[in-house]
Amino acid sequence: MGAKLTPREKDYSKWYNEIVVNADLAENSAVRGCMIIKPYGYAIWEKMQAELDKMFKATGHENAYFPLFVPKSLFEAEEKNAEGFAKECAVVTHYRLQNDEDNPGKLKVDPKAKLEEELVVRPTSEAVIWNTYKSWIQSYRDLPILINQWANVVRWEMRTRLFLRTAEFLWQEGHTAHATKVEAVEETKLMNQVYADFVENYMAIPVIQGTKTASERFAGAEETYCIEALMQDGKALQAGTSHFLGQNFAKAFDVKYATAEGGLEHVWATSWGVSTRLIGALIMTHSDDNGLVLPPNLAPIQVVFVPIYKGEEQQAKIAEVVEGMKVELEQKGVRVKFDNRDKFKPGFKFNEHELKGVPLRVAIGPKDLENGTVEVARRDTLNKTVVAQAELVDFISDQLDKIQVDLFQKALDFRQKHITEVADFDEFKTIIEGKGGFVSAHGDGTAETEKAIKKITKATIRCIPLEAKEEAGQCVYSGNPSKQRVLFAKAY
RNA sequence: CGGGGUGUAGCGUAGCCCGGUCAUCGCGCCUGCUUUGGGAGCAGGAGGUCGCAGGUUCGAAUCCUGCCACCCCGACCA
Repeated sequence: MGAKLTPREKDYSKWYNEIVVNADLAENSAVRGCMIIKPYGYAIWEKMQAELDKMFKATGHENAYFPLFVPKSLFEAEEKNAEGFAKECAVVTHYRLQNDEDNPGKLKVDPKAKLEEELVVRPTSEAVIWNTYKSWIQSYRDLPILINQWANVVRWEMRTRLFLRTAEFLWQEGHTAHATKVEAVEETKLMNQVYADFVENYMAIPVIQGTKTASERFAGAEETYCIEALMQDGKALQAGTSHFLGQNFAKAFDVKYATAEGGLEHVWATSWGVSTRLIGALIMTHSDDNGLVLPPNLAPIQVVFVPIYKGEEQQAKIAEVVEGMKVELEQKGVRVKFDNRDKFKPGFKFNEHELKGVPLRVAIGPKDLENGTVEVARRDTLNKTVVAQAELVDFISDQLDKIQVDLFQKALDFRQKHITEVADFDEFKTIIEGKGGFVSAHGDGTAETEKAIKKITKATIRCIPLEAKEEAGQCVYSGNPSKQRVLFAKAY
């Protein structure tokens, strides 16, 4: 292989691509800006899905599935939403191909097969879902509706970036309908909290919860809550969003319910989503020059056994010992792989599993057979420890917990060091250009100021942190009064 | 769509300026032997319409023209 995983300074994407390709995570496909997720990468996504799904169910949600195609007339019903996505929609206009007489063996679109109405390939499903909810909701007894969908969506971005902004991506989108505004706002906050818990506890990525400014808000939302993470190169990444949609969609699709008091009201809506972008966040938060580093809670393989032997006899002896330990670990719920492939040498396997980010590696050879030991190596620290075979099971479960905690702590320390409070615009520019990370600064809250700052520095307001305390100050750009600090950063 | 760049084996590349044993090297792949506690060594082997189409020339990967594709920077963005 000989793959060099050099983190070219300031050029994160290439490093990231190499890891992805060499770690069997994904590769660019022939389709513009789409990705092929290889089995190992998909296993990570499946694990993420499983854990998120549990959390959604625990908060009362159910899964359902809606069509990929959105008739244009439905799509345009909610004006702001339609306008926001219009520039990045793939549109189906025909339903048939025919032989091309001018080019034998080739096909062309049959002009007679033009659709009466164009179909938009969903960039998000609010329109289809709310058109459906219209027929599902009549009475307050029908509410709330708490539905989630696992799906793919297409956004024809002018520019794509593997995992972070692909033309097609996998995600989940929750769409809920509520009788009251209070309930809908609560749902919005709840799901943002669910995302924060998942990303911090399973992915070991610290996030900042906050709300978006009007210019960064989801098209059609009244308020957008988000979780913002910081990548190793100092750029911020929006890791998930939860939107309070007010009555915008209910009004656009005429969804009303009869209240207990006999009135007729529009329902209140939320939507929330996370995507395969999270895999990008995972890679860019924890990985190092040796490849991926996966948190134990998400790693498809938590422990890999690598045997070291000369000859079949020795191999058989080691295999016997390993199989025993493997069973014990599996009984404790540990995901174990015994890499007993004969075609590769131990050194090769060491590197391969490092590339794939397997949290713990257990090597066992002739010396260990004699001494009743094994060698355990941690992926995150690369430290090796010799452990007695009898103590291995406890040692491993202990180490897995430690790695999970340490990865989070390491990322948290990094982020804390990269939140800089600034007082004036010169300092602002210096930090954004040099050190990077989040800049905590006063802003006057106007879109003009935000735009001006973006134009000069490329930094945007990532969020207004939920936990920001009231503090009088002056806008770093305009000098106008401000009530609290907000977080700026360059973002992906 | 604007500005820049690149197309040579599965991948990464040399050669192009200055036409002529120029189709180079590395990885990977196949065979054999030796190896196995950090990406093995040696020997042998397979694999290429030099992006496509024209043109100039005795001769083109190399020069010219036109297409096509991809990449990077900007506008857009989970």
